[in-house]
Amino acid sequence: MQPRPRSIPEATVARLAVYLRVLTTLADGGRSTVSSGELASAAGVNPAGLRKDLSHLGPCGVRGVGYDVGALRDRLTGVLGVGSARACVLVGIGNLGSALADYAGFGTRGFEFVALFDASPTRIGQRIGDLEVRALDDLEDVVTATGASIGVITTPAEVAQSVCDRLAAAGVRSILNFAPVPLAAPAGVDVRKVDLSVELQVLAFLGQQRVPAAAGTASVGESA
Amino acid sequence: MQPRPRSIPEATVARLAVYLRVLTTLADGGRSTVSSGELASAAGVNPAGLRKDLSHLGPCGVRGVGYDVGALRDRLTGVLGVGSARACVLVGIGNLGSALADYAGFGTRGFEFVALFDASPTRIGQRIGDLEVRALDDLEDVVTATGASIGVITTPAEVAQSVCDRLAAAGVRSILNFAPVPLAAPAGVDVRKVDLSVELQVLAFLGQQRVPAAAGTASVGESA
DNA sequence: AGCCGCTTGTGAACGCAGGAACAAAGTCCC
DNA sequence: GGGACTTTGTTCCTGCGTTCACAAGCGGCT
Repeated sequence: MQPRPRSIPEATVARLAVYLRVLTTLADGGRSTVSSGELASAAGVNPAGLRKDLSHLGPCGVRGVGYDVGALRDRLTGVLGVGSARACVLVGIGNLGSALADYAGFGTRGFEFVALFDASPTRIGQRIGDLEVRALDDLEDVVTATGASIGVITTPAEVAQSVCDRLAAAGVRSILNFAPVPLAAPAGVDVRKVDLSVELQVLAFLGQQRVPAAAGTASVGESA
Repeated sequence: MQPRPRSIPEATVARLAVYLRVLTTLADGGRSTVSSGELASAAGVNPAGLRKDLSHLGPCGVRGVGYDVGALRDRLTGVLGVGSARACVLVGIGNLGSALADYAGFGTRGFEFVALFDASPTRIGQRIGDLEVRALDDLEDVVTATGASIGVITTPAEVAQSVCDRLAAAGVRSILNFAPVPLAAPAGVDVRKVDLSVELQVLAFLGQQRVPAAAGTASVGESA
């Protein structure tokens, strides 16, 4: 019962996570089976693409019927590695960091923040949820003690690389970076970047491109 | 001097936004010219890819010299449509919404929140930064009055679609969605999705895949 | 038991993004 | 003024992701 260690495309993995969320909702609603079409619709993707994504983990549906909601959910949980709660540390307790520390969407999906860090003395000692903000100096010790494998960086850009280095050296293998700088990490450490202002700027571009001439008329073409 | 309305790939637009940020930093530091190699390094991309991205907006560098920092910055500002501040509204003032409302990275990059909305009476009236949280009922009026063209949704998943519909009907043309549901919007309205828990789950998958057997050795191969 | 309809899983084509190598062009130096 | 070096802009190519379309398999009905 090996979980198919063959390479699964990263884009597919991202969608698998979405499928898992939809399946969880369906399971809570009492559904026992789903078709690829319905699941794809709920996830906002193409049915054929969904089937191809699922094919990466071997046959897991029944032809003529669909997918067993519970079984597929468990399968995805195992493949994604969120079966047991994963310990995360969060560095940089500003506005964004505080929000993430309190964000319910993480805890209910197999992720648990085990420590919060900040460099500012005024932040240290504050409680967020049921965690206390700790001094950055304790980072290595806490990471080692808790065995945290994921680090989230919400610090200012200037110190992000330094924090990244320390996290990697302490044994963290995955880093989610919200600071607007590209991070260099040693081999064996994955870094994913979320850049909020870039998202807005892409929207701004798409929005302005759509209106090359007129810029004041409120005529909005309607269509499904 | 039309700004090349020819289609620019979305992936390129996202990188242009990154280049713009780097250029702004360089300009503040007094630099007058940059080479593609240096700029690419700072942005974390391939030099050839950077030149290809820039080629979408016509020749804007000088061979043998590089790019003029100020000129390229202004060019990108114009192309991305962030020259004049764009009015944004934010709906859903929970932890994440509050953080975004206060996030300095937006205001300094051509985006300005002009209104915050929430459905909860306990939130309405609160001040965040220099804005007051308003009732969701005022959404249409405020969007019309301010001419906001961008909406940010940080509500619970259940009401996200309804908020999306109302924003679109009120004239918002671009929506940034943090709620974990796919949104359907009328034609002419762009929707971009940011799913934080998906990002973490992708990291979890990559992390577990990398360690199929050993799980404790701190041997970290160094590289770049 | 046999047939039919439904759904999955897979194979192939299309389009796009990414990377490397090459030619054009401008500047600096002699 | 001429040559050589530097750096851009472009072209080609490879690989990946996405989509469409078909064959295989299973349940339900007669």
